[in-house]
Amino acid sequence: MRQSHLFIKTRKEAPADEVSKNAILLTRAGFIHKEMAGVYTFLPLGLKVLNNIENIIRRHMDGIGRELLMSALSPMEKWQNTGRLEKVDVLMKTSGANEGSKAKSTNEYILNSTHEEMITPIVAEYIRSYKELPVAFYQIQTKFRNEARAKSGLLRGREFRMKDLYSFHTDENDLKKYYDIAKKVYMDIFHELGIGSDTFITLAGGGDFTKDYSHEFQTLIESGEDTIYLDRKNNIAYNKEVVNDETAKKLNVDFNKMEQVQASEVGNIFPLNVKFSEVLNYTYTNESGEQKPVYMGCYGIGPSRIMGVIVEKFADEKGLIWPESIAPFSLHLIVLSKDKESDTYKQAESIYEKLKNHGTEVLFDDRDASAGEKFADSDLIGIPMRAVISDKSLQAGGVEIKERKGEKSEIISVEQFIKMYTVCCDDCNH
RNA sequence: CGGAGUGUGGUGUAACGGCUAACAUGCUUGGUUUGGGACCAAGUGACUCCGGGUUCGAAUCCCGGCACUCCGACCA
Repeated sequence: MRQSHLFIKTRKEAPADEVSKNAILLTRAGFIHKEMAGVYTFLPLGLKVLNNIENIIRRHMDGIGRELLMSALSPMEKWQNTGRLEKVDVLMKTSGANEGSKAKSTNEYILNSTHEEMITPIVAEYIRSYKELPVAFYQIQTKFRNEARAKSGLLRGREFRMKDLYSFHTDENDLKKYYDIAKKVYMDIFHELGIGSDTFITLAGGGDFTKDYSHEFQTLIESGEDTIYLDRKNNIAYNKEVVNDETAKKLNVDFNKMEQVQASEVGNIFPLNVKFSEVLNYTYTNESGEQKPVYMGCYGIGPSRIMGVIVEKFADEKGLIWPESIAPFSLHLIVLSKDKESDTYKQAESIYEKLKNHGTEVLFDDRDASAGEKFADSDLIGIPMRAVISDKSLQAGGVEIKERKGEKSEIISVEQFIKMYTVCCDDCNH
């Protein structure tokens, strides 16, 4: 894509109403636009990153569930059925129709903050026999939570993206087996997103969902709002909320020997067991023809929060730094010549066209801007690799390439450069 | 939900209760420049968050509301 066609401009100044690193940099770089506290628009660059994150998650989820898309709105009745209408205080309600509106009916709805109430009746309608279990469905969707205090940019929003997966089983054992697989798939996802080595499976309270522990996936960042007790040797962590004498005795662990670190919850999985199937009366028929409650699990990942966490984790004083797997573009091509008729500019154009036609994800800075501005913007936007074409680089032998996170640059020939960015894989048909 | 702070052109800031609300940036036009947010010139752009009040006079003081940020509680 040509940068002159991006339409979104970077800003030198940090927004006055943001303090968190992720909100400041993402706003300055033109990835997000704030609408209100905890609610952001994803601008073209931001959407690219969000989509990349969600597509990685989707690819892994497709291995263990079917994707669907449930409604964001639901009738109050759904939530009354489980008794959670009053219980869940982050629940967001619409306040009815405008005065004078011709719309009748109850016109008060729930903006779903989670979907157990929705998915359970759907699955119950189709899956009634042990022969059809287990099954699992997931979706990637915008969720709403009336947070008492939205904060830290994308880290805690009132409207945010969530992947939620729900699994259904004949018994607890089968649920456990699936639960462990989900854990592993989750870690695969975090590795692919570039935060795997700093993400730990963390024992946490089950909240209203389960009497058991739930498992959070906590990524270490200084600005994380959770404190976890980390046992690196055994690769396990404990959320501070469960750290007490009782837990220590029950699990036979010594919290004093663990390091205390700040982290942000990027995923959370719960063994629901029969909590929802009982209250919603979802049973299946077993081999003996008896009705048995279905065992359930639920599994969440927050793609928009992950975007914020990755910014917090990798960005430096110059701007964003994206892992290759989710970067909005894989290459930032910059031409330092304002004269569109010059050989340098023409050469840059032709290189850009070649890469683009090959399918390389390249952002071409073709703007009529100064070198300093282009470099500053490039650092701010944070594409992993930068390539500069200028009179100077051509005289030195070709294209100057530099990693965003590195210091050193090197010159490679134009031919070599094109080859490098037009070979992607063995079965590439370009 | 408790506590604290802040609301001024698109953005970031300034202005003792007193002149036409200033500066930077952005944007427009013209010219010069071209390897780290370049320079010169001329333009453009604000009911100072909203509603009351005090005063000869309010961006500034007072009251109420709203919004945003931070600390805490909360986080299904």
